Amino acid sequence: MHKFNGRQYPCCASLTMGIIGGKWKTVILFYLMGKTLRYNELRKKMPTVTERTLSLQLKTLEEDGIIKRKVYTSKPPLRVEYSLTDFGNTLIPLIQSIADWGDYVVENYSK
Amino acid sequence: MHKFNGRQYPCCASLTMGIIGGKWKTVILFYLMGKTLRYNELRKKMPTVTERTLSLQLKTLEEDGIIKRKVYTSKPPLRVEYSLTDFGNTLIPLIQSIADWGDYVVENYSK
DNA sequence: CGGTATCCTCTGTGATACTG
DNA sequence: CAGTATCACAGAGGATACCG
Repeated sequence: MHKFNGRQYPCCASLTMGIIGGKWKTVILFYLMGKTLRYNELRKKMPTVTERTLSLQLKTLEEDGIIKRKVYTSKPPLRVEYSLTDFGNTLIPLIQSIADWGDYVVENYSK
Repeated sequence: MHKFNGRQYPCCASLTMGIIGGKWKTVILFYLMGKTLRYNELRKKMPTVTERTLSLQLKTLEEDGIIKRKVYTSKPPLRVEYSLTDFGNTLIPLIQSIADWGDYVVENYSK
């Protein structure tokens, strides 16, 4: 039994899925790999997610220390940038593998 | 937009998660890597999942062509063995990466 | 621009009992 | 042994409107 951020997981694989699982988190991380994006830029890349859900997922990822949120208030309009933390960067090879396997399926098994 | 088994995904990463996502699928696949296990052997390795859920998840994985189900009816008691298909075997490096990252988190960030 | 508030639906999962 | 049937529920996610 493993613990992370107060949650318990029966297996190392389920811990990973508890952090990056769900319908949207890997997609967010996929777009944030090696990049910094504003809220609206993320929205444009993920047109089928609702604002509410995107917002909630970003918050969860931030709470888990995977991404960081930087607010620029110097002058309006408001500007918020999201990027991976050092901890989040350790996920890059994994996210890449997830995306690669998806591509592989699309090319060879899509129907 | 990508398709697999009649389902649609907006991103290659979400396609992967659509197939192996959820609370239990990666755990099942983790235990089936390179092995063949009977239903009850899986249950013993995953004591916190209910029979119903395990059964449903196995069925979904079978429908997606990730695992195969082999029934031995020769003589009672009934014997059902689960193992990865060739397609499922292409997931092994990914499942291993997922488990490895989970281990890494447990060792370095567990709290 | 970058969200929240409110309300709602639906899927995944659980508990328990039962079966070929 | 290897499930299925039935019931129940929480929480993930969606729709829409509104806000600082």
